[in-house]
Amino acid sequence: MEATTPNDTRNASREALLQAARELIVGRSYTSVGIAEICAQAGVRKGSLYHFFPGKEALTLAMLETLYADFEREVLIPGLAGANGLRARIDAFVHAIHAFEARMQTESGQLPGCPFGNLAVEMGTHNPTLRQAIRKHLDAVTAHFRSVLDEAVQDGELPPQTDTGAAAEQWLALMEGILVMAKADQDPATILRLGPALGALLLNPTPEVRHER
Amino acid sequence: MEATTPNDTRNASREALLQAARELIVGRSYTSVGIAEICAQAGVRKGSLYHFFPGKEALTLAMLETLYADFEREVLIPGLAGANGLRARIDAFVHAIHAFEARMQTESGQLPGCPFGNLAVEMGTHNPTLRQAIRKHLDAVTAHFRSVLDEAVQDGELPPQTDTGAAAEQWLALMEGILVMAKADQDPATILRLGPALGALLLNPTPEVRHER
DNA sequence: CTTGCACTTTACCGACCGGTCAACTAGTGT
DNA sequence: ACACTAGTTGACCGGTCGGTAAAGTGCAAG
Repeated sequence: MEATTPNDTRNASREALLQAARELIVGRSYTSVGIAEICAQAGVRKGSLYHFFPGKEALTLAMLETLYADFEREVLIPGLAGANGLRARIDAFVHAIHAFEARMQTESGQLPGCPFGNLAVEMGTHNPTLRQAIRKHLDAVTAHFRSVLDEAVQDGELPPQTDTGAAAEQWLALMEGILVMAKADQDPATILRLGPALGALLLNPTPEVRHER
Repeated sequence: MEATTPNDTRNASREALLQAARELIVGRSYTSVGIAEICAQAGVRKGSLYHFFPGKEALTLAMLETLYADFEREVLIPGLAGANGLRARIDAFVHAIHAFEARMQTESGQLPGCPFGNLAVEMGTHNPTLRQAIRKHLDAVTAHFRSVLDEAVQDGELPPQTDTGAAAEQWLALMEGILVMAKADQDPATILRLGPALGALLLNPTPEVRHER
């Protein structure tokens, strides 16, 4: 078991760099965090960073992969599959996000908002590589939302003709907007105050779907 | 008429700086645009900038004031007061935003999203001054939304017990989220695809408002 | 003519940016 | 004992960042 184990004590520097990059970039932003700061927090010299990653962008891309994997495992799957009924699942999801943002604020003093949405806003106009990676992760989140909505259709909670793909996209859009507002407020209460809008948006018959193609 | 006129040919440099800062910061982001670039685009030397403004932050604050004033005059007031009926007004607003984003993309090659939301995301965690200024402008937008919703209540389009303040905040949140998604896609069609969600959110009875305090 | 002031110009500052490089260390397989 | 290699280290690079200082320009009032 030496070539099969993915992470030995080797790569300890690599893991530390990914962890430091996550904490700093999620807590602030891509451009406001420098290579030097990431290395300092990781306890690794700058040259080692460039041994494991071609540069800052590649480090960020790898960090986003681990970030999404953890988010899927710790929030998306337990939060969306746990409760019974669509409304309860939406509420559980909102509270999970609220708990994350509130914890980040007490730990680092800042309410970060959505790490993916933040990066999409910050780099979307001038870094196509990062933008497309973020777009991929957002699509993955949308797919989780859609499976929850499909289940609600099967259980009769939503009408059979519901366009669950479109509704899942709207779910993500509203969630991103809620997190933008919460970040502008720097107040996690904004998430709870705006959270019920998700139920209003997703649990209503959406009378106009004649957008047939 | 020499002290009363607000802008003579004096202050031409000041106006040029505000205009350049708007084009560059709205088109990209705050941190990615430097003082030197703003001065170059304005045709003004760096020292002159520091004659009119204490620094980059103050220049940005003044730019945001003029940006909001123009947005209110050119989009908010004509777009929201023009059409008859809530649904038509929402649609007109969505199409006005879509037209703006599409024009920006053809002119500068980039779809910028919401300038205020972008800045809130980029600087919200580490520049309280900018954050509070943005928060003020977002509140002003919300107030416009609310007056439209109040009018809809008076016209019987919405039930009398509607919490128009909360609904206006949800309107803004969803609009911001739609623009985040459009920026991640770099495609103005996303605005039109997600736009109908605004109608679904605002034109439904919103059964649970028992969030009394 | 001279003084004062708003504005401009240019040179310059220290700090920091992402990234490079060559030398070095330690562990492994032969 | 040896060579090879993954990993580490610290010095260094040119460029850019926001901001400063001081000299200079032109115009208007006294």
